[in-house]
Amino acid sequence: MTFYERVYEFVREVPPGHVVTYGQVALHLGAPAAARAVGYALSSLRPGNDVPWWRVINAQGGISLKNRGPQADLQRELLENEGVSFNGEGRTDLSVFRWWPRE
DNA sequence: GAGATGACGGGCT
DNA sequence: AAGCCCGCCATCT
Repeated sequence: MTFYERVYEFVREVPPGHVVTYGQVALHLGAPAAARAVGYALSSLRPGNDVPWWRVINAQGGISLKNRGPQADLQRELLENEGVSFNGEGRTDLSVFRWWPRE
């Protein structure tokens, strides 16, 4: 089980209409400060996988792909499609949409 | 093995 | 609020 796989596994558990942050994923994997590595793992995702990568956002509740490419618009579209709303600053309300795994 | 990189986060100015 | 800087971790060159 590699680090990547663990990231994917967790992300796959996030239900539609909810989101998690990079740091949150890292925390869940037992590496509180590995947020960057989480992003690195997702960057290696390719179309065709079954990982809902768009449900992973940054700690500010926004999309980190702002100017990284067309995927940013796609991500926002997919989330709004699931019921996740964005404010005027292009950010979601984490206190409402953030998801935590069951205990 | 050393240095650089990146879908990050938190703290300080 | 907006920048800038530093620390973190897994990978790549």
